[in-house]
Amino acid sequence: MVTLAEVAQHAGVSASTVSYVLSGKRSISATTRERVEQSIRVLGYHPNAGARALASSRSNIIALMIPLRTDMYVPVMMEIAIAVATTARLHGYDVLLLTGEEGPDAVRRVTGSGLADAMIVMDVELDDERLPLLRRTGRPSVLIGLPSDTSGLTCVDLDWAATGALCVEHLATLGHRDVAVIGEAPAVYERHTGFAERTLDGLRSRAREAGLRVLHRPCEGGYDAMAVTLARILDERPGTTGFVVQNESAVEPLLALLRQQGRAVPEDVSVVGICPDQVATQASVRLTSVAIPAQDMGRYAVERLVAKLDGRREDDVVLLAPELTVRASSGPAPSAG
Amino acid sequence: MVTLAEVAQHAGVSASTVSYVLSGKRSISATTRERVEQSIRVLGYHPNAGARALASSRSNIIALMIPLRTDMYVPVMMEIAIAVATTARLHGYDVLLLTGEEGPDAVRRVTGSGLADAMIVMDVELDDERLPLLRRTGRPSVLIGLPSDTSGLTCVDLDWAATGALCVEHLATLGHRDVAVIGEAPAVYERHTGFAERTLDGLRSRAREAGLRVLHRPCEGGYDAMAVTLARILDERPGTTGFVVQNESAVEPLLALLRQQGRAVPEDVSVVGICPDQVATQASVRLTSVAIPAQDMGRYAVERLVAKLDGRREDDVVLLAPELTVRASSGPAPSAG
DNA sequence: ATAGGTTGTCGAAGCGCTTCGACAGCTTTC
DNA sequence: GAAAGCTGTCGAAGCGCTTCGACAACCTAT
Repeated sequence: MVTLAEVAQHAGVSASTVSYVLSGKRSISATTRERVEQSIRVLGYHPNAGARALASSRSNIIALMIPLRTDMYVPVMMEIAIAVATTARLHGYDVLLLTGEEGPDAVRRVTGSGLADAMIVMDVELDDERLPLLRRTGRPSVLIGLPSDTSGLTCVDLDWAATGALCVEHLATLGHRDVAVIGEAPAVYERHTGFAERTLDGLRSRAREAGLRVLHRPCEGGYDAMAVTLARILDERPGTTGFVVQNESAVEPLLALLRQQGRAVPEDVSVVGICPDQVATQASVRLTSVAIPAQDMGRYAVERLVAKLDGRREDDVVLLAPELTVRASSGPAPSAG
Repeated sequence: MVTLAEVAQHAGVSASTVSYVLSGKRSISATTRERVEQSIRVLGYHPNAGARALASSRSNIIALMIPLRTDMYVPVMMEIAIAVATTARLHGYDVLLLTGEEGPDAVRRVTGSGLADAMIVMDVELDDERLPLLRRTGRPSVLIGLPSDTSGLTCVDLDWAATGALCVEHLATLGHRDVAVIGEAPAVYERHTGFAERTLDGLRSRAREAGLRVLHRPCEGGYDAMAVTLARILDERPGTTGFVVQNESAVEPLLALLRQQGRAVPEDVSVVGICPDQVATQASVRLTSVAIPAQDMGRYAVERLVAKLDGRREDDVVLLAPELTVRASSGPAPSAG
């Protein structure tokens, strides 16, 4: 391995000069800089990460905690992770992948050892056990998701309440009065995942304002579960003409079952999805949907984090505004005749 | 931050003793060990990662290179990544997430800087540009995937040729003579991704032995693309009664289109998937399929890598045997009457 | 009783880098 | 023309750990 000292010798300067060329923290004459850069190239020098971290107490690593569970839409997680990794590199950081498995211990370990300078946490529950630690760890963090108490935290998330409201709004405008919500798996609600509950809140309060009736049912996804869920919904509310689906693995089963029962989409019933655009456009009926801006979330999270690391930013909450795209699955409610 | 020296002082021993307690590289009396461990706990000590890496030239980090593209089944990638992270922790390693974006430069950067001790590379092409570098980098690596030339490399992969053969075998046994293969997106073949080509090879050579005809068509996935692809296939080979699908986003569209055309599964046509079990069991017809053992692949990769890091293993190739599960989508070919 | 092993602990060197203070050689200012 | 200020470079200290050799203290065998 080539060391800084060797580069310095090769370039005929001192080690500190090479270091300053690399970091730009002191001014260096153009000729010296060029000579050093030349030597770096010739020797194929790469600064040693450990030594650098030790001397500067900065590792240039961001830890990303992803959930271990896969009961939520995995491609979204992956897209966020990739966006985080890509954006981090743009700012000179690498990304350490932590699974939720270790729980709070991971936070202690990573911040305690100086392995990472900062942390991005996904899949945050409303009252997450990692929050107290993150608040007092001394290292910056950004949550992707929104807990109940955001004091002392920076959060980035889609505005799920507005998302729910937007779906109801759309259906209300089309004249629908009875709306069913196909939700995530029951487990997601049981552990009080922020996005699921907020979506419901937004949905319900907008429905109240607009005078719609809302029936919410969690659903595991897949054909069998969806069949049972749909049967129950239609049994309880036969007049249901609008569906909001927040569960990617329920989308296609729902469409298939409706078709099978002779209910035409969008003539008889309208369906609005809350899902990535890819799911919406690849479904058997092109789905009217609110997109999940996974890339934006990952990108914003890193940018906020880097800003905090540079001391350019304080804690705050960023909620991305939802956008609804009308496609082929929603239309006017059939008139009561 | 608590340092080793502080722990040593608190426990009334020298720094090196604390270090040896931590690493277990020299014998320590039970009483001393306990005193030190006690101090560690009381002070909440975490060894500094940078200092450790510098002194030992081991970072205890494994780099994982995942593809940036998302034209292949993302949940499989994610499952592998999670398995890698989980297994790595079991062996005391953390995982650094690299996207394919930087390409070969990432290999140079990470190994050159000593950021990672070793590397796992996913989405390997048959003649991948990263291979020469990996061969001579001096640091162990494991590929998830199988390039053309495996000399000097360790690889873990599903035996895709056997997988293809197994699918044909199953259909042949059921009496099917004309088989169509719905493949991944054209781009996947264009860049000579190992798994896609090997599956085809396995399929074709087994088909030759068994006297079946095979028609292969790449497919982007989604309803529209699948509709076009299916029409072409049935136009060219109207007698097709067996389908092999190696593209998760084509599974459901294919089933729906067949249904729509009045071709019953499995009475008229049989469908065999190459996909994760979750996809197979959640489809509208429970799919006979060969599973993709994502978790095993991630786990094996890490275990091989750790073994190499410990000097316990040489380069080799591990091919996991495919397993076909018969479900509701395959049955005897309709007799020619 | 003595040479030869063990076992458990310590001190010191050094890993490769960053960063602080010093300073030589300039230029500017009154 | 002396004081003051820049600019560009250097030397040295030190980040927190691992690891090597040294060496007491003890335990065998002869």
